[in-house]
Amino acid sequence: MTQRTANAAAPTGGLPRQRRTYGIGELAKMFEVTPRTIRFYEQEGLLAPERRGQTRIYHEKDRVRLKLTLRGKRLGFSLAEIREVVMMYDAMPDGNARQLQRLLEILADKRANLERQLEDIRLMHKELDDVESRAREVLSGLGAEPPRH
Amino acid sequence: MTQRTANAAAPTGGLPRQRRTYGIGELAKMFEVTPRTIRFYEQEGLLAPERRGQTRIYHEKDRVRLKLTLRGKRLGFSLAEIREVVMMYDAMPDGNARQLQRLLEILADKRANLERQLEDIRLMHKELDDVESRAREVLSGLGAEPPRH
DNA sequence: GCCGAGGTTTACGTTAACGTAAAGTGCTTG
DNA sequence: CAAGCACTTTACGTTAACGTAAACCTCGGC
Repeated sequence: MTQRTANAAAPTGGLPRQRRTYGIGELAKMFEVTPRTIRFYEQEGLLAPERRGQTRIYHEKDRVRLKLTLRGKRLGFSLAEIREVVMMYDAMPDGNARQLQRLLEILADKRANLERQLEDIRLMHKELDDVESRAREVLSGLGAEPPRH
Repeated sequence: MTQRTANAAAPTGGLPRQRRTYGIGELAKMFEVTPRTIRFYEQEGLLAPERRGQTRIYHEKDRVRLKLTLRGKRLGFSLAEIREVVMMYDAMPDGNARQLQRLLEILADKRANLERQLEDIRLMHKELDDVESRAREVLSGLGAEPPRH
């Protein structure tokens, strides 16, 4: 009764596009994770999908959340860290100055982390180059000097 | 007999510098990890320090190994992955073609990983920018519109 | 009415990467 | 020589992030 029938007119103005919703399995396949993972993220406070009866219904917002979460994970952030940012982001509109300051600190922190990772990636890239060229050298050496019978 | 006693003349030419060794605690502080971590890495086959009696003696090579290992970790690689590369690197000189091919595959894999991470970092950076500017907006809003009484 | 597909809860299991505590070794310093 | 410090081994504990299994709904289709 709340907004089930609210398909009439969205006050956002334009396109009624993006009105899609997703089932958990659907979302799971789309991001190559298991439903278990998605439920776990919810349990950890990273997602809060609508409930239709007992079943979870995911909207665009949830999908974006999941995407950001997985990206954070790939960058080595813990779920706790990710949650911290995400939750503060949601609490922003009515956030007090202290909270916002804290948020800015966290962001600076993450940023520093990213910087170091960039440097690490550059260095690692060079390492891989070195190893690869050495490997190719040895390989060509093998070509010239075939295995002993 | 292979190269154990080869302290006489290094064919590399120059400086006999860098002949330092390190204790485990020393190394630990220098990389801000605990001795336990270093022993663990050894147990996992990532390090193989010399032994003076019962005590571990680390040389430059070990120090570099540790540095690379920690860098890999910061980039989210598992110890198993790191070991795989490191061990193959060591086994290279007498490696057969199949092994070397496999090494190249792994390297390509890691490289792809790094590429994705680079993209992730760029995107995450943008996200952080957005969140930060939104936060600053709200903050300035708080200044103009002081808390009710 | 039954069945299979997908969804749900509950709860115990697992893996990686260490932490931590106990008990012993070895050197050197007052 | 006793004390202290750094190191050692052994072994159990811990945390994060899920995996896996069991047992239950529920809905569209035949």
